[in-house]
Amino acid sequence: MKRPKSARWARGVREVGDRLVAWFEREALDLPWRRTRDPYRIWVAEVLLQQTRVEQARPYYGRFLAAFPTIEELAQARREEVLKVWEGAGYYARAHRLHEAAQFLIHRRQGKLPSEVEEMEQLPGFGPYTSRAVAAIAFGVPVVALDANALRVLARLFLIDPSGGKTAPRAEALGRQALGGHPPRAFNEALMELGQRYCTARSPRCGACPLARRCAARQELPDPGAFPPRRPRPVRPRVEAAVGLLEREGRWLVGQRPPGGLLGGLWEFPGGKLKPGESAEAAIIREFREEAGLRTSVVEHLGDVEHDYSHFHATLHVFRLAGTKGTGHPLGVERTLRWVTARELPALPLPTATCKMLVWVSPRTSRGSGSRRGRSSASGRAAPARPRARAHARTLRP
DNA sequence: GATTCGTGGTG
DNA sequence: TCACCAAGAAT
Repeated sequence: MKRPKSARWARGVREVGDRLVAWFEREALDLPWRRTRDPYRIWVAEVLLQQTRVEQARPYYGRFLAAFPTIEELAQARREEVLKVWEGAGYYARAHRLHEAAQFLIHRRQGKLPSEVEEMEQLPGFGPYTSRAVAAIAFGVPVVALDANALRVLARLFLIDPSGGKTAPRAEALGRQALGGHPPRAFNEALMELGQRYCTARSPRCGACPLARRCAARQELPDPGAFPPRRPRPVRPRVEAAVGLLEREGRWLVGQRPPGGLLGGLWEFPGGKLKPGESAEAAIIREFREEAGLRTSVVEHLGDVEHDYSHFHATLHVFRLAGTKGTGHPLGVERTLRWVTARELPALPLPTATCKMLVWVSPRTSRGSGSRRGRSSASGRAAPARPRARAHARTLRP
C-alpha cells in the first residue's frame, strides 16, 4: 500500500539531482574516457570498468585503444591478440564478448553501435548496466545506469527499504526523477563518482559529502555505512594444484584453456588439481599422462605459487619435468597443446599465476643455467638454483 | 536468486 | 594480516 508522494518530496528528489550535477561540474575527476564522445571508446571503458577499479582499468584503456582504435580494427584482430592486450585485467570473458560484439556490429550493423538500450542489450557483454551507461554517456539517452555505486548512493539518499528485493527498480525510478533535465552523461557519472569518492561501501565520508544534508540515511541512521545491509559472501575454498614445466629441444609445453570458463583462451603450463589424498608429484605425472599423453618424471620441485582467483584460493606446486617418450598431443582431450620457446612464451596471453612462473623459464644464458642442481631446502638456507616463488612474488608481465 | 567468472588495493 | 570489494554479465 503506497500513497502518492507529496509535491514536497518530488521537489526534494529533483534538488538532489541538481546538487549532484552541480558538484560534479565543479569537482569531476579528469579521466581518460571522459575526454571523448566516441561511443566505441566509451563502450571499451565501460567494459574495462566492470568490477574493476578506476586505477586498475586506466592503463588498459589507453593500451587497448592504441591496439584497436576502431570497432573495425578490433573486429579484424585475432582473438588471441585481444586477450593479450587484456592480459592481467581479469574476467577474460569480457574480452571475448567485446571482440564478438565488434564482429557482429561490423557484419550486421555497419560497424555502428545502436543508441537504444533495448538493442544494446542484445549484444554480447551488454547487460542492464553497460547498455544504460553507453546509452546515457555516449548517446545522451535519459536513463539511469545502476552500478554498485549508483545503487548504493540512491539507496542511502532516499533510504530505500531493502526488504522485498525491490531496491533496484525503486532506485531506478528515483534516479530517473532526480535526473530531470540534466545531461544524462553528467548525472550518471556523478552518481558513480560520488559513490567511488564519498559514499563508499564500508566507511563513507559523510562529513565531506556534498549531499550529506540531503541524505536520508545520513539524517536518520546511526551508521549510514551499514546501509543497505550486505549479504555475507561465500567463503573462498582453498584448492591445491600441480603444474609441470617440461622443456624439449629448447621448447616448453603449454596448453590453451578452453574458451568460456576460467581464464578462457589463455595459455598456461599444463597441470591440474590434486585428487583427494594424492601428492603433488603424483598429480603432475598423472596430468601429463592424461592431458598430453606424455610419460614424465619430476626433476625438481621449483616452488609453490599462491594465487587468488575470483572465487577460490589456489596453491600451485610447480615442478620441472623431464619427458621420455611421446609427442605431446592430447589423448582425445580437446585441449590445444604447443611447444614454444622461452622467447615466444611472453607473446601468448598468460594468466597472472603463469606469469609468476616465468622466472623458472628464463632463456638460457651463458652465465646462469645449469650450475647448481641442489635441492633447495625449505628453510631457504641452501641457495636455490633459481628464484623460488613466494606468495606475492613480483609478477613478470612482459 | 545463486554461481561462476580475476585481479589488486585497502582498512 | 586478511576479508572485503570494485563503473557486472551470463547462466
